[in-house]
Amino acid sequence: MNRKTLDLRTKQILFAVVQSYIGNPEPVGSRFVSRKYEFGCSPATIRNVMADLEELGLLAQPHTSAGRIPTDKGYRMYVDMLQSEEAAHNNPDFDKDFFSSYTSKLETMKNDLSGMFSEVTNTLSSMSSYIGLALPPKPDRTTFNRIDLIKYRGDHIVAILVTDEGVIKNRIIGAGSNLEQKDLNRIADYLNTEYGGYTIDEIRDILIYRIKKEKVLWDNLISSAIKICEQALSFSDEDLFVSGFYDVVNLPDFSDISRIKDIARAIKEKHLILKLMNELSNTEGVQVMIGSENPIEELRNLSIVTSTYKEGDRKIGVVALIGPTRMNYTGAIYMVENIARCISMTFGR
Amino acid sequence: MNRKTLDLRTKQILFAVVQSYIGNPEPVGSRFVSRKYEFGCSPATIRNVMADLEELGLLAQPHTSAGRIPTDKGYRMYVDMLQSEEAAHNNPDFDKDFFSSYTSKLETMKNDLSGMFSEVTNTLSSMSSYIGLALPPKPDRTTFNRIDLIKYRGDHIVAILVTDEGVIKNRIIGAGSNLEQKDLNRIADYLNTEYGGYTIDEIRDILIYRIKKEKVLWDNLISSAIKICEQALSFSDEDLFVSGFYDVVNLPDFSDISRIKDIARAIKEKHLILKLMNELSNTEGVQVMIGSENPIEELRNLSIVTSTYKEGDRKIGVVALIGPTRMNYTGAIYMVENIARCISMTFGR
DNA sequence: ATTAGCACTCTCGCACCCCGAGTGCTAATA
DNA sequence: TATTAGCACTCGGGGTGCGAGAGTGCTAAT
Repeated sequence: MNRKTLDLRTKQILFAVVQSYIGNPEPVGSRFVSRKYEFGCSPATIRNVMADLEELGLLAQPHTSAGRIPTDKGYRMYVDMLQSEEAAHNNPDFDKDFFSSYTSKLETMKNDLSGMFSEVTNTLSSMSSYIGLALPPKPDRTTFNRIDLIKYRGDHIVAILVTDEGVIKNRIIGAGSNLEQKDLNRIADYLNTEYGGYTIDEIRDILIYRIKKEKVLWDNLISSAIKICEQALSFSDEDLFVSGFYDVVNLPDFSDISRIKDIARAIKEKHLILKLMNELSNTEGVQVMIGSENPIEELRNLSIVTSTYKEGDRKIGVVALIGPTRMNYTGAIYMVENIARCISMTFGR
Repeated sequence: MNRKTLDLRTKQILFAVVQSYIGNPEPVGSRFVSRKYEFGCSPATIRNVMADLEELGLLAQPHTSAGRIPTDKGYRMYVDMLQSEEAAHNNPDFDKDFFSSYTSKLETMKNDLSGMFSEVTNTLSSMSSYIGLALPPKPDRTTFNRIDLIKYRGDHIVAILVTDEGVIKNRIIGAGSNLEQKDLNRIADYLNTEYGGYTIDEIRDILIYRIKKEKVLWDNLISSAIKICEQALSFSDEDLFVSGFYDVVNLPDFSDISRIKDIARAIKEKHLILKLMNELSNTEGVQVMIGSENPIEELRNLSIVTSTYKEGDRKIGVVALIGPTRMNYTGAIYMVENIARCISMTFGR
């Protein structure tokens, strides 16, 4: 039996086993498959096929006299089948109303990024009962629209940065110098005309370049401007939004205490997940990583479904769901995909 | 046996039992008490005393042939003893260095309230291995220091509000009117001179009063100012910071899955905890609520240790630790008390 | 290629029993 | 009168054994 080109019926049986197990976390036996899903054949035949699938590493037996459960490889094939199928059917039962009204809802929250992404992870998790994650737009990649500088309490400056997504950030800078508001306005004007439209990343590069090139800064004002800009742009906002842990403990997959500890550890190690999501922030469409496929040790017996969202055609962030490998992939993919789309729409305007 | 005036020895035995059980979650027997803590008497005597304590509802037996464990009432008495003892000893082993350097650390984070309170809950939880909570200063009670209004994108206004604690908030207002930056400056000046020093709450009251009093607003500018102010001041920032859930699952108290579900549910119901903490935000010093003493159903088998922090002598927020009733109260009280003190110092300057 | 039949295997639940820890009670003691 | 030693009693936990049930793999028949 060739592993690449599985028999159609074999595929169907694999599909049935996975689906059944996802619906109900108990090893599924040959008898059950032949009853529930009507293939025109007896349990004995199913048994043979299942034995083949086991040899291929797609199914496994918890113990000799139990039914089969899918392996990570089995889930992988299942998900691949799902996705090619989805490509053909093109999402028949898409709840357009919900997502368009959800988009409007997000629209109203655009000014409060962290509120918006809390909302996103809450929705993701409560509608899937898995753990929702969101990586907000990286400030480095957002485009600079406008900056304002306001004198405050003598030697401090409030810098307000507005990005193209309509997001506002502010910070106080201890300028140390005694600039007048008039000077600040000139600096802001300079920055706005000079750098409008660039991304924060690019601006930072340009600044570094300028500083190197002109060792002695001829214009005191520009020098201040650059210093201020440097400070104003240094957002270390690498924040990851997570929610839904409190529901996930009710899943039968986590009826074992050690499983809960696993997932707790995984989430505690936010920086690892953050790294993973950063790496995924250049991928296209929905990505699924199943159990051992996962590069993060802590997630080895969990699955993660991710999708990037965009502003125009630039990918600016990631949303994801983490759940057990025995996950409702159909639902998870559906949610992640469409929520990502909503966010893209929100930033697109 | 009078329940109010317990024998000294009886008290000591209760104390010993609770302390032992807190150190090691196993029912403690008479033999053990008589060995470990040197009272000059035999197990049999201890047994008699323990039987008395059980009758008083301070101790309980999981089953006939096991040792005793404390009841909520037992913990209560223990905590009361702790606190009166502490009052006498006045904190002998206070780690001054840590907390003064921690205060400096917080000081540097003053501009980023949410960062600061994340830090606070992280420290609380990681040093106690319980769940750390923090209620940031309620914007309503903070004093207004200065507001700036900046015209943005034609018909929008960016309002930047600076409070006396040095906290900055901003929001975009869709003003809908076509005010010039010059007008905005006048409005801001008016607000700054008129309302500087009042709390947001008070300002809101004044505004409502004025609107009622002068049904037809004579000055269009003032009218705009009030409208803008209303919007600028409406922060619904009732946020509660929580951290440490991921460590708490490793406590032996939560080796039972249903216990984990309990605590998960409790934390999920943030609004309840928020309400509780709001109610506690007028208390003085450290408060301890033990198990069934707790007004929140979901926290009935957990304990919570809280303390308010202040700006000057005005209480502006709350920090807390939630843990099992079998909690290290000494440590928890110590942490909560001193972290609250650090925050107060931070806001005091 | 499929199927019926059958022997085999393994888990799970239940009953049973024994051990040890810790108790409560009683009678003796200071 | 308060304390203590002694002793019978109780209960949970762990180990063992057994039977039922579910599901398999294999073989022989179709």
